[in-house]
Amino acid sequence: MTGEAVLRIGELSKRSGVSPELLRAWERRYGLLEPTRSPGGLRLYSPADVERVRLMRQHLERGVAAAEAAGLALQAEAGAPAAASPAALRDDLAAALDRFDEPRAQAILDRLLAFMTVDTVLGEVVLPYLRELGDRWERGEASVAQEHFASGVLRGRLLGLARGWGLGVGPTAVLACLSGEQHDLGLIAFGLVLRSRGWRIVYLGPDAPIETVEEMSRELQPSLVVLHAVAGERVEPVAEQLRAIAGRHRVALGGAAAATGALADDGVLLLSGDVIAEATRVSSLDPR
Amino acid sequence: MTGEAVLRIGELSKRSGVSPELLRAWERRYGLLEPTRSPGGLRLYSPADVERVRLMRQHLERGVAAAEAAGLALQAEAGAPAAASPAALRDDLAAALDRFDEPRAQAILDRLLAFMTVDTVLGEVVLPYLRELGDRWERGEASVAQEHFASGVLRGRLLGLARGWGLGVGPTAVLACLSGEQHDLGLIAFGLVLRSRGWRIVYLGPDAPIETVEEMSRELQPSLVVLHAVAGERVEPVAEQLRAIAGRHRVALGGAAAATGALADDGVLLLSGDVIAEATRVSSLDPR
Amino acid sequence: MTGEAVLRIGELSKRSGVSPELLRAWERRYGLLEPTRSPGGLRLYSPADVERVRLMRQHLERGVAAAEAAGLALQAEAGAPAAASPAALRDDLAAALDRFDEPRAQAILDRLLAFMTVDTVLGEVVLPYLRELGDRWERGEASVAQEHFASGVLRGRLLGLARGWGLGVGPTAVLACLSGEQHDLGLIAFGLVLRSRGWRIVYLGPDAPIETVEEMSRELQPSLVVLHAVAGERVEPVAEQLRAIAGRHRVALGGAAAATGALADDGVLLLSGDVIAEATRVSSLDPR
DNA sequence: ATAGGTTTTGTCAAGCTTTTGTACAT
DNA sequence: ATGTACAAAAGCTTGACAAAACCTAT
Repeated sequence: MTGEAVLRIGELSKRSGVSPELLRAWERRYGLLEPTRSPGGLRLYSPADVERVRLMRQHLERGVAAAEAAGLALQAEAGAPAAASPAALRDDLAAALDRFDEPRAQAILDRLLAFMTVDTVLGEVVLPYLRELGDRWERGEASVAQEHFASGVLRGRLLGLARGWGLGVGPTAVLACLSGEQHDLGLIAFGLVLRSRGWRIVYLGPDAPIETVEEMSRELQPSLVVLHAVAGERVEPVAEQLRAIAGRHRVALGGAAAATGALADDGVLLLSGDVIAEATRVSSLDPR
Repeated sequence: MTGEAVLRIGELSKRSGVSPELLRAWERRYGLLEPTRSPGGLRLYSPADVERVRLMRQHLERGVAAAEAAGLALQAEAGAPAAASPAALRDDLAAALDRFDEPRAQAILDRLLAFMTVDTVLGEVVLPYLRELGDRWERGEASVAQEHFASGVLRGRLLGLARGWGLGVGPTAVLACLSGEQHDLGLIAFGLVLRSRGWRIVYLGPDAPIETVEEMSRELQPSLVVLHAVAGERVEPVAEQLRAIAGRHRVALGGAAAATGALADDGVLLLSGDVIAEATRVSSLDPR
Repeated sequence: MTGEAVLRIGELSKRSGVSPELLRAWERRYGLLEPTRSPGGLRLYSPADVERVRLMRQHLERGVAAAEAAGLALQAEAGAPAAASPAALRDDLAAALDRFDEPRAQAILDRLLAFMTVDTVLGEVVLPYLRELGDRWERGEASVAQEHFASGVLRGRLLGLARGWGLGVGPTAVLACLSGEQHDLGLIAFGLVLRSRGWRIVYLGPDAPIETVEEMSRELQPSLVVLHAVAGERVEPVAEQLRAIAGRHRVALGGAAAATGALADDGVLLLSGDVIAEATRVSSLDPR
């Protein structure tokens, strides 16, 4: 990703005009460079390192002192996430949320949204992060507080993106979490992706009684009803009513519960793939 | 937000022309500066500090006593930051753009978009600002530079919001500025509002030859063709072709040129009201 | 696949300019060559080996040390066609834009930005594509509509990447298209590359009156003023003022107009090479 | 403004290892 | 042709030093 590390210190010195001793000092003192090593222990630098040294020199020339110049040179890279892989960005976001650093998390999200489409941000960063957080939580590596905090920040952000999603001329989808289910981030994400395909969204939120969903569906005659549950056991108690709704509307079931495969035979679409793909699929079905 | 604190006192001294001793004295006596510190205890100043010292000197030169000058310099900054209400934010935005402060403008837009829908931001902030800027320019109160700079920032931002607006299942609208017309911000805004109502947008940009628009319309069979011109004289030369297109598609004409009333009888919709209202109106017309 | 192995070591030595001893050393130490053997045990080399030795020498000349040079020479053969090449992605992008498929184009750009630096995306994909589009347009193979549409999509994307480019402590550059010039994509790209080298950008956009540029330069005292024009005839009318600005600031002229060579003697830097190289050159000049 | 102490940072040195082109003996 | 040897060049680590720039307090 950063290009191959193939330059020894002498060559880097020649290219950058900085003596080898000084380069080593910068590495030791400021962590400006983290060269890989040859089997024998020689430092090997990549083109990205050449660039970083050039930046450092530029700042020095403008009067910024070495320690600060190094900070800037390092930061310049961190601040240009376009150069980093989505995975790296996800890690950044994860780190910020883990230490309850909301402003930083918001800033990362701002940048992400400036660089990529909403679809990609959701599919490559936010949702993978949520999955990972869930895994860590199961393994006891993430605290409840972290999970709450991260959910709060992300929910706020996603709902911000969602503002106005009920407006327009497209087909309508009613979205709701099954009774008892509190995890709605995945559902909101699904709504956003549908929205980006022109749909109108009516969002009933977490823990929606199935009767409410039924009533809304009767009233709005939506083109799609999306139900969502992470826990598989939410489905069983309402299976009967789900079948009934599926008789009158197109119904889809998302979240981990979809993977159990229940209800597939009853005309309920199971959304078990990734959000973007499923939204695209659903979106392109014939209206019913 | 204040920029990074990276300058040591010597560099600040060089840049501001004030001796280090005096800078320390100002800090101690008037609290003019509150530098962060390096791990070793060295003072670190930010670009904002440079500005504050410059202000202080300016006041001193005009004969204001040091204590008062410091007060003024501090106060100048306290006035700017963190307004919360939309109206205040609009003023902030205007102020930031007027003084070519791109980062500040972006931050304000970030906050605006966090609080309001795209529609509202456009209708209440961006478009009124553009109108006001135009007025000030006519009265000679705004420079060409300010107008160019602001357009650049806002265009980037609006096109950023537009990312992905071609996606989906909604009706399609082709958008273009008439030949010779370079002002496309109003058109982009209109496109965004249409988009928020579920439409798909195909955007041809400024200065689009009418033949091109015709060709695209034949090819894509859009539900709507929106043409845009600020200057009224763009309309006359292409009136004939406009009528022809209007015979085959629903055509709307926006921008100040719409107010002239030309073509109204030829089946061309004139969008002379505010963007949101007009987009809503157009959006709810029967398909043709 | 490697062609026939027919060259003895003496002949390979002659053709490659590398002594037989050294060739054997490279074989032993780095496995650079794996010659077949004659019945009598003589090494026999294939044309592919000649090429590999040539590559090795090339890397050595550029300062890469022997062990790493050998690695690169070997890898060039094994890994060349592996990763989705920029060329292929460029073709994808071109195809999507040609058929007015904005969402697809955005998705491709998302992927590009996820795996490459902004510099690389600009230098290897976006700018070559724009050049190619221009060529096709001249040959009548691309329509005006395609050109407009593609410009719009890319402008939005580039300006999105530009968010925050006014922030920081680096030197400042003022960017503007000469009066009458509307093609600003190249200039934005140049600004982005400068940005990635630590500069702060103030962007005045297309069609900027030279007086405006002059005024801004006086006010901001930038380290660099970059002017841009595709059409050569934009330069003549403002040559006098350009010289004047060049007397007070470092001035660079980019775009196809730079290739005409005008003004070179008047202290105006001509940016006629590729964007990345020129930005690097400009960026490393002494402050003035 | 000065005095006396501290931090920062580029440079150098000593002693040892790795790398690599070339040479030599078998 | 092979294998070994060798020596120059380039690197590595540790430690130290001194000039410049800063700090506080008087």
